[in-house]
Amino acid sequence: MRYRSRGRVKISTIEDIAKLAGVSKATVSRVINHHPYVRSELRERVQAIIDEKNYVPVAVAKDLRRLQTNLIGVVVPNLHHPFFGKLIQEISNILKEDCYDVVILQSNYAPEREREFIHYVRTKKLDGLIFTTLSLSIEEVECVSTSGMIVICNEHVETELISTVQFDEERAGYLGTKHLLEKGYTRIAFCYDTLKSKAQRKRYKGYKKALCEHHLSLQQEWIFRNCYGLKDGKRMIQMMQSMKNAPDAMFTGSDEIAAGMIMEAQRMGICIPKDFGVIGFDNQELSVMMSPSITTVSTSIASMAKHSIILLHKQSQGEGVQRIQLPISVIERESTRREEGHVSYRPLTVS
Amino acid sequence: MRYRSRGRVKISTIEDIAKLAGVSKATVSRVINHHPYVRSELRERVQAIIDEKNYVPVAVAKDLRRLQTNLIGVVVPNLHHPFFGKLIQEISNILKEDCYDVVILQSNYAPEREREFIHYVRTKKLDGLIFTTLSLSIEEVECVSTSGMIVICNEHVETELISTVQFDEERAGYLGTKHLLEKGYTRIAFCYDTLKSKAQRKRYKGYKKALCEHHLSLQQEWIFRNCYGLKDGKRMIQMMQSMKNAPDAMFTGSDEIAAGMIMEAQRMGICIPKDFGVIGFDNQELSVMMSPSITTVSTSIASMAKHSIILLHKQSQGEGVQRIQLPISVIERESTRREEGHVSYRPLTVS
DNA sequence: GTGAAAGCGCTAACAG
DNA sequence: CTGTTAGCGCTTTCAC
Repeated sequence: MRYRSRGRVKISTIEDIAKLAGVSKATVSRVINHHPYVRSELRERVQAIIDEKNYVPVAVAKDLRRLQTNLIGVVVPNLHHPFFGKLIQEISNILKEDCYDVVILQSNYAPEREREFIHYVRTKKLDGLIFTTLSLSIEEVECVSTSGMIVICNEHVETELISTVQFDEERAGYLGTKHLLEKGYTRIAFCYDTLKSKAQRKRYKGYKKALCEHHLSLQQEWIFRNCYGLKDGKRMIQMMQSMKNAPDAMFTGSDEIAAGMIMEAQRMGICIPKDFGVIGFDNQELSVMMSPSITTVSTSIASMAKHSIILLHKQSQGEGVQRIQLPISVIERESTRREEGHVSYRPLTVS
Repeated sequence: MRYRSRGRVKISTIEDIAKLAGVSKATVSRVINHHPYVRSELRERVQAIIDEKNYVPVAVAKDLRRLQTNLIGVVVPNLHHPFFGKLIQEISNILKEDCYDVVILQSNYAPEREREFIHYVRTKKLDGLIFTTLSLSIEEVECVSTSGMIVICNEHVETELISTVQFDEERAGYLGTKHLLEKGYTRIAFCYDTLKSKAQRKRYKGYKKALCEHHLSLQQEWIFRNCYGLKDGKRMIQMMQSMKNAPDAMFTGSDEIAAGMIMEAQRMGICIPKDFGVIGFDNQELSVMMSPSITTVSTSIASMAKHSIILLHKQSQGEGVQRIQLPISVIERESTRREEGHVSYRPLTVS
């Protein structure tokens, strides 16, 4: 079904204005677009009529003429996680400077949705696309690389044809884990949602690397999967109660999970950070609002936005693809600030 | 600055296909649009060429021809609050059925941004607009009501020219407060962000009505303002500690605030719901994840989305404006489930 | 400086 | 069933 516009109100066109002003369409066009070389007397006369008639140019006509819509799509899985909201915010702000508007496209991780989005650039409804999530195979994305600007950010994929911007997830895993170790925790657990994601795998690799550097061996029972939010944090704290060989800290990969752990620990009388250390991810507002506040791995969303757009831009000028890896850092807060006296560093005894 | 598309790759047009297939543009157009009355032999031949050449029609050309973009803008203040994310989700899903796409427009409560959005419908870049927030004066919105479909939802405004959908906020305030009273709390506090919002004023009115019905007088010191999130909830619990005449329950108007109160109460050894009752708003995920889980005033976002679109639709057919008020309900959970024995109903003694 | 004219790619009457 | 034709409203050479 399609909605029809009501009673086809005759809109006023550039030609109407031209006639009223006694000039050509070209002149009116020049006035609209602030083109120089229009006698100021004429300019004023035309402008007066435009104002009087409340005329505004029809955007699609211009778009067709230029085969360009000044619209960039940003593909996100959904808007539940604040990360995507912030990223969109940053991207929108920068793009607005360049006279572009952004169209937010929610995929819900559905490849067929993403295929539709790609179709929009093929039909030139969108000038370009920034993927912040990707469920589609990279090949399907690559084949539209000629009909519009495309950048993949946040998602880790291998490609020679598309520019990418990503966080250094391995280093994130490494630094986060190392922070915990340096704070005196020695029995470090790790959790993730799914290892299907390459980013998660890299993070996991960093975790293992830090462990290795400290001569600690990996405990499979300390690796938790399918962890997304608050309730998973709570669940894990509970599970740990019944473990004979329980960890004393966790790299969570999410501030929500860390918050869940803190809330449940509090209820159960477990003291964070004394009895258990926890580090989050993303430096969300939540991480400073909890008490104890959450030590977290911080990524720069602004910088991801900025670089994505730089790459979009370069691509549109045929400057070829490029891959950028963004640094991350650890922000120390209370959830890992174990009292000095309590530091007990000893190698792990495998049970 | 504007990005230029790279090296102007010659795109294939409907005319190219027509020539290759040895038919007219009209026939190709019919094939593309699944128009009946095309001999199937022809249809197949044309389709084969389309597939072979990987041809896709340019959307803007069609848009210009029809003076319609099949794009609806949805104006939200930001994406921080899950309410807007969900509303957008619902709206998008319904609109997709109607072959419309939604463009999310973030205003950050800035009237000038909203003015730009309105301009998009004047320039016909957007076929319509759904405001879920409104900082602009209603007059400025009214004057574009002829150049596109416009609906205002969630925001409470007086207008004869624009269709509106809103929740029954007064009833929300009333039912929420009444629930608390029926659970045996008698010293009910209230908080809001700002009374500049008409919705908030209505909610406040409902609160007062419930109090009045129970012959309780309003205590000014129990009315808290500038409350938005977790930290405000915490702050209020702390403040109440030092009040000589402290309330025993609160209508918060937000699940986050309620969550903040619960978290802080737990830290301070105050038992919710025994010592203090709290009711949230919006029925967010958060409200079931907290312990105690949060009793909340629930609105139907899906129904708001549905009605907004129905009204958009009606408007496009010139069926005139309409105003819809959506019902709300209270979902009882643990945060107000005071033990039966504890019910002590007594009129308030004004200090 | 200004105007005339040629499209941008597609759709939709209207003939045939 | 299929083709012809006339635009949708705007920009942009190219003359003058």
